[in-house]
Amino acid sequence: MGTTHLESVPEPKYWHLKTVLSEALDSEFTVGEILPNERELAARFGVARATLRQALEQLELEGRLQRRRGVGTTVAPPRMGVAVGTGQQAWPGGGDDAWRAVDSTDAVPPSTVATALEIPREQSVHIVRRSRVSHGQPVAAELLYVPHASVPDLSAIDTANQAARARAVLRELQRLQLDTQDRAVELGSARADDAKELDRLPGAPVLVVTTRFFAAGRTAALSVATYRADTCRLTFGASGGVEIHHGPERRAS
Amino acid sequence: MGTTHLESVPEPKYWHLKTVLSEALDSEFTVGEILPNERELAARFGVARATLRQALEQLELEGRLQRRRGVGTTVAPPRMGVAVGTGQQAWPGGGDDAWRAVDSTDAVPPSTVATALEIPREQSVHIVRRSRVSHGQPVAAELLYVPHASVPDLSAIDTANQAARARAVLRELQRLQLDTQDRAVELGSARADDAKELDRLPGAPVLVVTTRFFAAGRTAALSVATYRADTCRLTFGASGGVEIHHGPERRAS
DNA sequence: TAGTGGTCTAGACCACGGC
DNA sequence: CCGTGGTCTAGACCACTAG
Repeated sequence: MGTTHLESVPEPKYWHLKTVLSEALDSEFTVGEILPNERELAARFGVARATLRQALEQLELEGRLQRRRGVGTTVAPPRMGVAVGTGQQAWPGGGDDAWRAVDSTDAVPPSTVATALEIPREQSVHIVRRSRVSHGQPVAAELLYVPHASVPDLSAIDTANQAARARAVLRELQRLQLDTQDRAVELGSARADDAKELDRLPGAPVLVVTTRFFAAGRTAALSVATYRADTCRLTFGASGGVEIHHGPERRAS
Repeated sequence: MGTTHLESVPEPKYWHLKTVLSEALDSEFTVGEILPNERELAARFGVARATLRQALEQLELEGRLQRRRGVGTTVAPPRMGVAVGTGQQAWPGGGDDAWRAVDSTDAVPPSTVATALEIPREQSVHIVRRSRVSHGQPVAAELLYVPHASVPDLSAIDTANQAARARAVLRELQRLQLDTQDRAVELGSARADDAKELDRLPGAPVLVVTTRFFAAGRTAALSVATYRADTCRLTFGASGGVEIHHGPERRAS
C-alpha cells in the first residue's frame, strides 16, 4: 500500500481513498489480515481521521472490511450466500429449516404488522423469535407474527419453556394448507436488540426480508427477518447463488 | 447470569436524536415537507452539525428522509414496491418488461462476471445497458452480460444506433429455451455512473440484484441490476408485496 | 447571490477487548 | 493497563440549486 498523497481533484478525497484502499485490499492483503489502525492510515494518506473513516465505512458497507472496537480493522471474507427462498413455498419451521426457534411471546404487534395481518389493532398475536446461524456466524434474526386464529388448536403450553412454546406454534402452523406467499426485501438499520443478536452495533445496515404467508384466504402469518447486510448475500432460486463480487471494474466507452 | 443488568449505558447522542426525529416525523410532518436546515436543527438540539448529520444519515438510509444538496431535507414518501421476480422465469426484454434498453457495447467484462459466465477471461461479451423507471422516478440501472455464443445469429447491426443494437441482442435472446435462473440480492454502493443514472451521489446505498440465466446447460446471460436502496422495496412473488413500514403516514395536502 | 447539503480538519474523550 | 474503533465538537470551505 503506497503512501502517495492525494491529488487535488474534483473527486472527494474519501472516494478516491476508498478506491485506493480497495485496490490495495485486492493486491496486498489476505482475508483476515488486520490493517494498520485508523490514526496511522490517516497519517499515511495525509488526511484527517474522519475522512479516512468515511472511506472505511464505505468499504465495510460493501463487505470488504470488518471493524471491531477494541480489536482493529480486518479484511473480510467474501460474503456468504444465504438461501432465502427454495423456490417452492413452505411454512417456516418445517423440515430442514435453517432457523432455530428461540422463544415465543404473546403480545400486541406494531400497527404496521397488524395491518398486514388484517387483524384489528391492539389484538395480540403469537410472536416467535428465531435466529439463523451460517458458517458459525449469526446472520439473521426473525420475528414471526402468528395470529391466534391461525393456530386455534394450540393447547395450553408450558409457558415456562419459551423455546418449546415457539416450536409448538410452528408445529401447529404446519397443519394449515399453505396457499401462497410473497416476499419483499429492503434496506434497514438494526434495532438495538437485533444488533445485539447479530453481534453488530445498533444502526448497522441490514437486509429486511418480509414474508407474508396466505392460507384459507387469510394472511396466516408474517415473518420479518433481519439479515446482516455486510456479511450476507441473499440467494433465491434452486442453486446456491452467484459469486459476483467486487474487483476491478472495466467498461467499454 | 444472576447479576442484574441495569447498567445505565449512555445511548449515543445521534442514536437518541434519530429516535426523537423519527417520532417527530411521524407526528409533526407530512410527506414532502421540508425540514429546517441542518445548522438550525443542530442548534435546536444542542449538538454539533456532524452529530445531527449522523442521525439524518440513518433516517435517509431507512428511507424516511431525502436530502438534496442546494435544496434541503424533505420527508420521503413510503418506499415503493418494485417487482423483481414474477415467480415464473423469463428472459429479460420479453413482453411487458419494466425496463428500457439504453445501449449496447461489446467489451471484456470484469473477471468476476467472466467467471460466472464460465467464459475465458479477456473474452468480450455483449453488454446491454438498461434502465428502469417507476412512478416517474429512476429506480434501477442494469448491466446485462450476454456471451456471443448465446446469440450466434445476431446479424451485423448498425453500430451507430446503440439502442437498436441493445434491442436486437434482447430479441435474439428470446429464441433460446430458458432452462432456469437464480437470483441473489446484496447491499452495495453506487458506482459513479450508476449514481448519475439513479440521480444519487456516488457511494449511495443500492440493492444489487444478480440474476443468472441458464440455457442449453450453459450460463446464457448474467444480469447485474442496481436498485436505489433508499426508495425501493424489492418484491418477489405474485402479488404486489407487503406494506410493512415505520409509523403513521400522512399525506401532504 | 443567498442558502442548502457535502466535504474536511484537528483536535478531544469514551467504550471495549486483549494483555 | 494500553491500543483499538466509536462518538463528538466547532469550526472551515466547497458544490449545487433556486430565485
